Amino acid sequence: MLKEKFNQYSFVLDRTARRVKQFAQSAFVENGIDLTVDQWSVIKTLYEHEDLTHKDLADLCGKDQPTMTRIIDLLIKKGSVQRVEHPTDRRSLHIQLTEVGKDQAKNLAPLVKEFRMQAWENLTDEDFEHFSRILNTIYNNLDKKKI
Amino acid sequence: MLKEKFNQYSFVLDRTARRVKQFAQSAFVENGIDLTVDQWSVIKTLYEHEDLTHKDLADLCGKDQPTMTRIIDLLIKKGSVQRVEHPTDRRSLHIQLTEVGKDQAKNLAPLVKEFRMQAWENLTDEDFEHFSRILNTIYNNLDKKKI
DNA sequence: TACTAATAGTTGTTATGCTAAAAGAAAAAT
DNA sequence: ATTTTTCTTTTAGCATAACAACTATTAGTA
Repeated sequence: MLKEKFNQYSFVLDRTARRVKQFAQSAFVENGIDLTVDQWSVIKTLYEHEDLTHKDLADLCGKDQPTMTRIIDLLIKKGSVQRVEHPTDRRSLHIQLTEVGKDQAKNLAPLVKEFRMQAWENLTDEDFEHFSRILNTIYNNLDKKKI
Repeated sequence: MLKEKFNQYSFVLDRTARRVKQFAQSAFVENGIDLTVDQWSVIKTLYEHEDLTHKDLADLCGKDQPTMTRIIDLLIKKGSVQRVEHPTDRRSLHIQLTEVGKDQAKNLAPLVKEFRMQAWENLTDEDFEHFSRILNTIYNNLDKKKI
């Protein structure tokens, strides 16, 4: 493989990831949605799973725990979620959607799905397969355990 | 296209970009390199181009101007770069590598290239073409001007 | 020439990412 | 049963990302 050619991949990856996020955030603002993209992903995840702890949530959302703590703090301020005692483990907390949060999840999901799709214009199902395969291979190649 | 299937792409994109950066940062630390990945990309870009302004640098590195200002502030503290007056435009500043910065650029480039390549194990040249094409298409699909 | 608009850079604010380290609690080991 | 280790969450500190507002300067235009 030619090292020169491949050396720039992180630039492409980085700027695309940032634009995807930025685009979604703009769409949120335009639609009057008072959430960040990351806050939304937490609400969505909570809507799809029951009784998650901070740690579960962090794993499912691909965030680290300190970040998750802060996102949840913000979501509590906005009234979308609440912390509840874990029934058997006093170290843990369950995070639950409030009624507000459930409404958000229900109402916003189709909208978000809609503008997310704009990224895939001019691309095929096959491209999506390549995309997923290649990015996941990179992700696994750089697994921390292997360092 | 099935919306459900595509809805998760930003998750995959995001976590891969973060891991790539994290991996590089770990390698920097392990090799005793006192730079962040983003600081390194500025040094590298300055080494490859002469007489860049803040704005030029920001564009080439794919960062916005406030972020670039802050990265340069840090690099000045570390002694790698310096700000110089623009010959004809008093609004602008040229950023130059110091001797320290040039040494860093020269010495670190091969090392960085080396561990960057670890991402591409089990992937082919063709995969790299797919990767670049798909990510750049997404990037352009979400162009701000089109919103 | 004088006025207005555009540009380059900086600063402030909020959110996130990462690391390290703390406190409290549970699990494992002796 | 006590000690040690591990786990869950939080806090703190630094760097980056996005956006808005501001200053100084230049360019465009009447």
